[in-house]
Amino acid sequence: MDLSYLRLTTSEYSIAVITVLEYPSLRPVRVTVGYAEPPIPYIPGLLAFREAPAAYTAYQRLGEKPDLLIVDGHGRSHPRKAGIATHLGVALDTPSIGVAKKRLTGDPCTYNNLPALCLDDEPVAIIHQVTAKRRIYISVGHRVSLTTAYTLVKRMLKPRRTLPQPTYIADKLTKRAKQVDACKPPEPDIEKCETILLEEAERLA
DNA sequence: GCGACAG
DNA sequence: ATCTTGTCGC
Repeated sequence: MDLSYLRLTTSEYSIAVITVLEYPSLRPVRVTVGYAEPPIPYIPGLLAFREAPAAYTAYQRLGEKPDLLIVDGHGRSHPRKAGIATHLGVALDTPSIGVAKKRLTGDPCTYNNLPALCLDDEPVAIIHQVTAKRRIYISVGHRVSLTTAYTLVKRMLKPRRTLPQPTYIADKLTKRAKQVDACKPPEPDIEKCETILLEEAERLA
Protein backbone atom coordinates (compact mmCIF):
# COMPACT_ATOMS: atom_id res chain seq x y z
CA MET A 1 0.00 0.00 0.00
CA ASP A 2 1.15 3.49 -0.82
CA LEU A 3 -0.31 6.98 -1.11
CA SER A 4 0.05 10.14 -3.15
CA TYR A 5 -1.66 13.49 -2.90
CA LEU A 6 -3.46 15.71 -5.37
CA ARG A 7 -4.27 19.40 -4.96
CA LEU A 8 -7.45 20.64 -6.59
CA THR A 9 -8.60 24.25 -6.51
CA THR A 10 -11.02 23.51 -3.71
CA SER A 11 -9.49 20.69 -1.72
CA GLU A 12 -6.73 18.15 -1.33
CA TYR A 13 -7.19 14.42 -1.90
CA SER A 14 -5.14 11.43 -0.89
CA ILE A 15 -5.08 8.50 -3.29
CA ALA A 16 -4.27 5.10 -1.84
CA VAL A 17 -3.29 2.15 -3.99
CA ILE A 18 -3.05 -1.43 -2.79
CA THR A 19 -1.29 -3.87 -5.09
CA VAL A 20 -1.79 -7.52 -4.28
CA LEU A 21 1.05 -9.74 -5.42
CA GLU A 22 1.33 -13.51 -5.47
CA TYR A 23 4.17 -14.91 -3.36
CA PRO A 24 6.86 -15.83 -4.10
CA SER A 25 6.35 -15.13 -7.82
CA LEU A 26 5.62 -11.45 -7.05
CA ARG A 27 3.13 -11.29 -9.91
CA PRO A 28 0.44 -8.59 -9.54
CA VAL A 29 -2.99 -10.16 -9.23
CA ARG A 30 -5.20 -7.33 -8.06
CA VAL A 31 -5.19 -3.54 -7.59
CA THR A 32 -7.59 -1.39 -5.59
CA VAL A 33 -7.76 2.35 -4.98
CA GLY A 34 -9.18 4.44 -2.19
CA TYR A 35 -9.72 8.17 -1.72
CA ALA A 36 -10.05 10.56 1.18
CA GLU A 37 -9.53 14.17 2.18
CA PRO A 38 -6.66 14.22 4.69
CA PRO A 39 -8.15 15.04 8.15
CA ILE A 40 -4.93 16.59 9.42
CA PRO A 41 -1.67 17.90 7.94
CA TYR A 42 1.48 15.82 8.06
CA ILE A 43 2.89 15.70 11.57
CA PRO A 44 5.81 13.37 12.39
CA GLY A 45 4.45 10.64 14.62
CA LEU A 46 0.84 11.13 13.53
CA LEU A 47 1.07 9.87 9.96
CA ALA A 48 -1.60 7.24 10.45
CA PHE A 49 -4.22 9.85 11.25
CA ARG A 50 -3.53 11.51 7.93
CA GLU A 51 -3.10 8.49 5.66
CA ALA A 52 -5.10 5.63 7.14
CA PRO A 53 -8.51 6.79 5.84
CA ALA A 54 -7.69 6.36 2.14
CA ALA A 55 -5.75 3.16 2.85
CA TYR A 56 -8.66 1.72 4.78
CA THR A 57 -11.04 2.51 1.93
CA ALA A 58 -8.79 0.82 -0.61
CA TYR A 59 -8.47 -2.22 1.63
CA GLN A 60 -12.23 -2.63 1.90
CA ARG A 61 -12.41 -3.05 -1.87
CA LEU A 62 -10.26 -6.16 -1.74
CA GLY A 63 -12.19 -9.35 -2.43
CA GLU A 64 -9.92 -11.96 -0.90
CA LYS A 65 -7.98 -10.59 2.05
CA PRO A 66 -4.19 -10.69 1.59
CA ASP A 67 -1.98 -12.73 3.94
CA LEU A 68 0.28 -9.78 4.64
CA LEU A 69 0.12 -6.01 4.34
CA ILE A 70 3.31 -4.10 3.60
CA VAL A 71 3.02 -0.46 4.58
CA ASP A 72 5.06 2.52 3.41
CA GLY A 73 6.16 3.85 6.81
CA HIS A 74 7.16 2.63 10.27
CA GLY A 75 5.47 0.16 12.56
CA ARG A 76 7.06 -0.48 15.96
CA SER A 77 9.89 2.00 15.29
CA HIS A 78 7.69 4.87 16.35
CA PRO A 79 7.73 7.20 19.40
CA ARG A 80 4.73 5.33 20.86
CA LYS A 81 5.75 2.07 19.19
CA ALA A 82 2.69 2.18 16.99
CA GLY A 83 3.31 3.73 13.56
CA ILE A 84 0.95 3.52 10.59
CA ALA A 85 1.95 -0.06 9.83
CA THR A 86 0.77 -1.07 13.28
CA HIS A 87 -2.37 1.09 13.14
CA LEU A 88 -3.49 -0.52 9.89
CA GLY A 89 -2.58 -4.02 11.00
CA VAL A 90 -4.71 -3.68 14.11
CA ALA A 91 -7.59 -1.82 12.45
CA LEU A 92 -7.75 -4.28 9.57
CA ASP A 93 -6.94 -7.26 11.79
CA THR A 94 -4.20 -8.45 9.45
CA PRO A 95 -0.47 -9.23 9.68
CA SER A 96 1.55 -6.18 8.63
CA ILE A 97 5.11 -4.96 8.16
CA GLY A 98 6.44 -1.42 8.00
CA VAL A 99 9.06 -0.47 5.42
CA ALA A 100 10.26 3.13 5.70
CA LYS A 101 12.77 5.07 3.65
CA LYS A 102 13.87 7.29 6.53
CA ARG A 103 14.43 6.97 10.27
CA LEU A 104 11.77 8.46 12.51
CA THR A 105 13.17 7.59 15.92
CA GLY A 106 15.35 5.06 17.70
CA ASP A 107 19.04 4.71 18.50
CA PRO A 108 21.57 2.75 16.48
CA CYS A 109 22.07 -0.78 17.80
CA THR A 110 22.41 -4.33 16.52
CA TYR A 111 20.02 -7.25 16.35
CA ASN A 112 21.42 -10.67 15.43
CA ASN A 113 24.53 -8.87 14.17
CA LEU A 114 22.42 -6.72 11.88
CA PRO A 115 22.25 -2.89 11.97
CA ALA A 116 19.13 -1.92 13.86
CA LEU A 117 17.21 0.80 15.67
CA CYS A 118 16.41 0.44 19.36
CA LEU A 119 13.95 2.04 21.75
CA ASP A 120 14.36 1.31 25.45
CA ASP A 121 17.08 -1.18 24.49
CA GLU A 122 14.57 -3.12 22.44
CA PRO A 123 15.19 -3.67 18.70
CA VAL A 124 12.30 -2.04 16.84
CA ALA A 125 13.65 -1.97 13.30
CA ILE A 126 16.34 -3.55 11.16
CA ILE A 127 18.29 -1.27 8.88
CA HIS A 128 18.90 -2.80 5.48
CA GLN A 129 21.38 -1.28 3.02
CA VAL A 130 19.72 -1.58 -0.38
CA THR A 131 22.27 0.44 -2.38
CA ALA A 132 25.49 2.26 -1.57
CA LYS A 133 23.42 5.33 -0.88
CA ARG A 134 20.01 4.13 0.29
CA ARG A 135 18.79 2.04 3.17
CA ILE A 136 15.36 0.98 4.36
CA TYR A 137 13.99 0.52 7.85
CA ILE A 138 12.05 -2.69 8.36
CA SER A 139 9.80 -2.91 11.40
CA VAL A 140 7.06 -4.98 12.95
CA GLY A 141 3.57 -3.86 12.08
CA HIS A 142 1.24 -6.45 13.55
CA ARG A 143 1.45 -10.22 14.15
CA VAL A 144 4.82 -10.61 12.41
CA SER A 145 8.15 -10.91 14.25
CA LEU A 146 11.04 -8.61 13.38
CA THR A 147 13.06 -11.55 12.09
CA THR A 148 10.24 -12.74 9.86
CA ALA A 149 9.59 -9.22 8.62
CA TYR A 150 13.23 -8.88 7.67
CA THR A 151 13.31 -12.23 5.88
CA LEU A 152 10.13 -11.56 3.93
CA VAL A 153 11.10 -8.06 2.85
CA LYS A 154 14.46 -9.28 1.61
CA ARG A 155 12.71 -11.94 -0.45
CA MET A 156 10.54 -9.27 -2.07
CA LEU A 157 13.50 -7.09 -3.01
CA LYS A 158 14.39 -7.27 -6.70
CA PRO A 159 18.00 -6.70 -7.84
CA ARG A 160 17.96 -3.04 -8.87
CA ARG A 161 15.20 -1.84 -6.57
CA THR A 162 15.31 0.12 -3.36
CA LEU A 163 11.86 -0.97 -2.20
CA PRO A 164 10.20 -4.37 -1.91
CA GLN A 165 8.25 -5.15 -5.10
CA PRO A 166 4.78 -4.64 -3.57
CA THR A 167 5.72 -1.16 -2.36
CA TYR A 168 7.62 -0.35 -5.53
CA ILE A 169 4.62 -1.07 -7.72
CA ALA A 170 2.11 0.63 -5.41
CA ASP A 171 4.32 3.73 -5.39
CA LYS A 172 4.42 3.86 -9.17
CA LEU A 173 0.69 3.30 -9.47
CA THR A 174 -0.35 5.90 -6.92
CA LYS A 175 1.53 8.48 -8.95
CA ARG A 176 0.23 7.10 -12.25
CA ALA A 177 -3.32 7.37 -10.91
CA LYS A 178 -3.03 11.14 -10.96
CA GLN A 179 -2.49 10.98 -14.73
CA VAL A 180 -5.38 8.63 -15.50
CA ASP A 181 -8.76 10.36 -15.93
CA ALA A 182 -10.71 7.38 -14.58
CA CYS A 183 -8.69 7.62 -11.37
CA LYS A 184 -9.00 11.33 -10.74
CA PRO A 185 -11.09 12.54 -7.82
CA PRO A 186 -13.59 13.88 -6.93
CA GLU A 187 -15.58 11.49 -9.15
CA PRO A 188 -13.39 8.67 -10.40
CA ASP A 189 -14.58 5.60 -12.28
CA ILE A 190 -13.01 3.28 -9.74
CA GLU A 191 -13.65 0.01 -11.57
CA LYS A 192 -12.11 1.34 -14.75
CA CYS A 193 -9.27 2.96 -12.82
CA GLU A 194 -8.33 -0.27 -11.08
CA THR A 195 -8.39 -2.21 -14.33
CA ILE A 196 -6.05 0.27 -15.97
CA LEU A 197 -3.71 0.28 -13.00
CA LEU A 198 -3.57 -3.51 -12.86
CA GLU A 199 -2.48 -3.59 -16.50
CA GLU A 200 0.14 -1.01 -15.61
CA ALA A 201 1.28 -3.18 -12.70
CA GLU A 202 1.73 -6.15 -15.01
CA ARG A 203 3.90 -4.05 -17.26
CA LEU A 204 6.07 -3.01 -14.31
CA ALA A 205 6.43 -6.57 -13.01
C1' DG B 1 16.37 27.59 23.48
C1' DC B 2 18.13 23.84 20.04
C1' DG B 3 17.96 19.74 17.24
C1' DA B 4 14.99 15.91 15.13
C1' DC B 5 11.34 15.04 12.41
C1' DA B 6 7.86 8.24 8.55
C1' DG B 7 4.87 10.35 4.29
C1' DA C 1 4.35 13.67 0.13
C1' DT C 2 4.82 17.82 -3.49
C1' DC C 3 7.17 21.58 -6.14
C1' DT C 4 10.73 22.20 -9.38
C1' DT C 5 15.81 23.62 -12.88
C1' DG C 6 19.59 21.77 -13.78
C1' DT C 7 23.03 18.11 -13.88
C1' DC C 8 25.84 13.68 -13.62
C1' DG C 9 26.11 9.07 -15.49
C1' DC C 10 24.90 4.71 -17.87
